[in-house]
Amino acid sequence: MARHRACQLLSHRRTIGKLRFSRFPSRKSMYQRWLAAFHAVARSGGFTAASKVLNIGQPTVSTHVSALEDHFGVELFHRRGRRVELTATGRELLTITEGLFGREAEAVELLRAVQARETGSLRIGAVRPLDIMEICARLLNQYPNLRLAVTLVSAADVLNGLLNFDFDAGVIGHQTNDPRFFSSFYKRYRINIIVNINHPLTRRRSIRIKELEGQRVVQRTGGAFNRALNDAGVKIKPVLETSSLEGVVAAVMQGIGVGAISDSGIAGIKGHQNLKVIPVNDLAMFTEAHVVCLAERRARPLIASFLRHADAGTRSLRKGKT
DNA sequence: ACGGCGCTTGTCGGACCATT
DNA sequence: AATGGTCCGACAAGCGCCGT
Repeated sequence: MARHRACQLLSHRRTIGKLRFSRFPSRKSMYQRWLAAFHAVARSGGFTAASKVLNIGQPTVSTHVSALEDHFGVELFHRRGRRVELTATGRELLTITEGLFGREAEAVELLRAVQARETGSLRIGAVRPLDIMEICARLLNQYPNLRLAVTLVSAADVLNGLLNFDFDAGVIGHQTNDPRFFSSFYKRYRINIIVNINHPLTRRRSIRIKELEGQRVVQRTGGAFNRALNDAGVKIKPVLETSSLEGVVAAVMQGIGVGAISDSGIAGIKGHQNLKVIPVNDLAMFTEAHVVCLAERRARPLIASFLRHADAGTRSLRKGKT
């Protein structure tokens, strides 16, 4: 015990020695603490007042300011009895620390605002607009000052965007088992056939899946329609592949081939006179919406809010069905 | 004389870092 | 990852100085 005390005393002496005479402080934070003490004393006009501002003991403030003065061999304050006055060097240093700690206060203010969702931005990648806009609407309803940027791309681009930190969150059409991502089911939509009104199938109210055998088909990259055709053993003629729903719709409008569209996408083509949507009556084909983000970023405040609002949508959907 | 303030001294405990 | 040594910031106590 006595030896321990002796060691600590020795350590302390070495500390004081280093503090006062070493060329550079051994820890980065030392300058910051010394400058913070100086700044508080300069702004509050006294060591005791500064200690209250900094929420530390007055001796500590005194030590820091002395350490700063001794370390650089300068005088920052004139001690006139109980009063302290800035020296010319002190006044010059204060103009710098005003900027330094002013920016720090600004930074803390920003972080507090983001924490409270009073500001902040979220970049979202999505495979189709409807789901994501639903979630965005709910999010903006609660946090009106958020800025959201939505980019419509393929599922692969959404996932790559998350990995590259180009997106904070996303909505894709399938669940991902990649452990780098967190994904959560959002909604399921039925898939229908979409044809140009000049196509022979346009007079039909519904069709059987086998009737697509040999048809020229416009496919969406990685789409659920492709997998459904494959599972049903229907051999089609793939003529064009595109990454977006808009691409499929435009191709079908040009009469390039038969396409597929989910219930959620139908609203978006209502104005197009030369398109016809036909349900498939013997096979239930579905596409799903899953919200995704990087697993390691799942707890980040804005991303967590996004996931929560997506989850709220899923819950209200379940409630509506029962 | 008293209260307020800053400084010094002695001590403690947490953080850091090298070693195992 | 755990451990032990070292470093460093912080505090309490006590002192002297100064203004009222």
